[in-house]
Amino acid sequence: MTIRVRIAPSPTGNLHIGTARTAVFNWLYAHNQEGKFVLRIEDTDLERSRSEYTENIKSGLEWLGLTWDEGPFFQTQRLDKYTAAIQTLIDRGLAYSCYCTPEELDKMRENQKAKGLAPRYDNRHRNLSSEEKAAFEAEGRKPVIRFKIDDDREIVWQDKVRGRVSWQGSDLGGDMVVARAGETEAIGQPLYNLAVVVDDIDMAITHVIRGEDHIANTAKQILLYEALGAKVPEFAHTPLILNQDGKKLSKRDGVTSIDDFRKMGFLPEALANYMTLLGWTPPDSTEEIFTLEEAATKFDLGRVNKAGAKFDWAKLDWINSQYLHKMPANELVELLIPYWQSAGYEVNLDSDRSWLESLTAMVTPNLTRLANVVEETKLLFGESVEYTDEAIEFLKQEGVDLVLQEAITAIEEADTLETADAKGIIKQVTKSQKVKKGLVMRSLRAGLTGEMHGPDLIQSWVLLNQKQLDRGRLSKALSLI
RNA sequence: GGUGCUGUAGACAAAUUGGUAAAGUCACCUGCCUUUCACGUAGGGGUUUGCGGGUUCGAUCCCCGUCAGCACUGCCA
Repeated sequence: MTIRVRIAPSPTGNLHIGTARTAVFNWLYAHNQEGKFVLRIEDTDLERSRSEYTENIKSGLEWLGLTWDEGPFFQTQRLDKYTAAIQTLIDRGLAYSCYCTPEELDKMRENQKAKGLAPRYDNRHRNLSSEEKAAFEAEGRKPVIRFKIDDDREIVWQDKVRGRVSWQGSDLGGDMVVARAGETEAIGQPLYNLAVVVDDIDMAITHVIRGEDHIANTAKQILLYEALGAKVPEFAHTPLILNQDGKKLSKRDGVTSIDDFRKMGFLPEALANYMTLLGWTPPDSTEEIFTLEEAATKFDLGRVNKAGAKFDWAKLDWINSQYLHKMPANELVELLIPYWQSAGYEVNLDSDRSWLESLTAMVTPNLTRLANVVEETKLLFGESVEYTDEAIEFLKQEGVDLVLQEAITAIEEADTLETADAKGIIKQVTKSQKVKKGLVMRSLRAGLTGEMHGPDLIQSWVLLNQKQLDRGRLSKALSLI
């Protein structure tokens, strides 16, 4: 039998890191089992669903490399199927009309809480007589459809991650609503648990892999599978992603959408790599850098952790830096150009390309996120330099002025400045001024960049020279002394 | 309030019929490399396995209790 899994996001927001991680696990399992990965958009909440979120979810999954084999399917295009399933439940006597108003239900729960009882629906309309129903109808009340949940029933399943899980029917909150009240139609909009089950049956999903916040839903859904006479799939509940405080990562934590991560300069391969590690450990592995394909060959739901996975920015940064550092400059430069542009640096895409590529090669080891490039290269752009106190102090040391003076003269005499030329000048100045090479290097660094630390000095100088910025900067430094 | 789950170094975590506690990765510290920072590389420190009992020759693992954290408890998904 072909393994079939799915990711079923609701388009009520941008693609969230938690959804994406669930997608990762589903994708890995599908690829490990040579199965199919299905994308289904759960848009039955008409109030909150937006088509732009659907687009964001699709593009986010694609960006991460989480390609789906089938879909996207939309629940709003399948409403007939849900209505038919609900009708089946009614016909079988497993579901019924409930005329309670939201206000009545609120009051009921308040009373229960006041008495120290667990809030739940008390199944009060389960056995309404036809006269009672007619009376509610006459009042103009529109019923929801509730699915009967036997309080005495124990629901048990073998979870692929958590082992045996059991749930008592009485802890499921009473008979569950499967359809909203309809305006004119007898059966209104279907609700999540019903739609999910109908779809998973219809799409022949064999393994439902989702977050552990769905565990109670799984118990309810198993009852629906049985009521609809369908085979119950396997379930695997993955741990939640936690923030630094150990709470479920939510929008309040700031950066949580895949879009945000992309804008901050994380590479899709790195982010996907990190997400595989959120709750899963590769077997006998000492290597944590790998592609989704590599991870898929080793992926096993049995090695998924039960404890929540705390989100670790430092580790994500490290993984991202590993990918960045391995990337060839001619590819990386293309990713960096938008960051320079949005920072307002003057970048001529025709004439500057090779200069930018050299610049990229120089600062690559310093990059953790793409966006860092703005800060890391700011000293190489523009006429003006801001000198740090440390640099000014250094420049005022005895002999520095003469070093800079001679360097300026040397630049003026040279047509172009290659790496070898720069080295030659440094050697020449060192000799004629009778100082240590380190003093010359640091003098040039302070004079050219205004700082005492930074990327390779000779390369920096060559790049500045190509932009004809070196002489002016050194002269300015001299004027400060 | 109820139900469920989880608890191993700062973080992610390994230890899969109970067998010397802690592999590995990140972070941290140190040496090397470098004009410097970073990268790289070679080392290093860090644990009463939440706590208390029990079973056992032996417990991170099984049992009981306890504490803490989290999730769920909708005419949301």
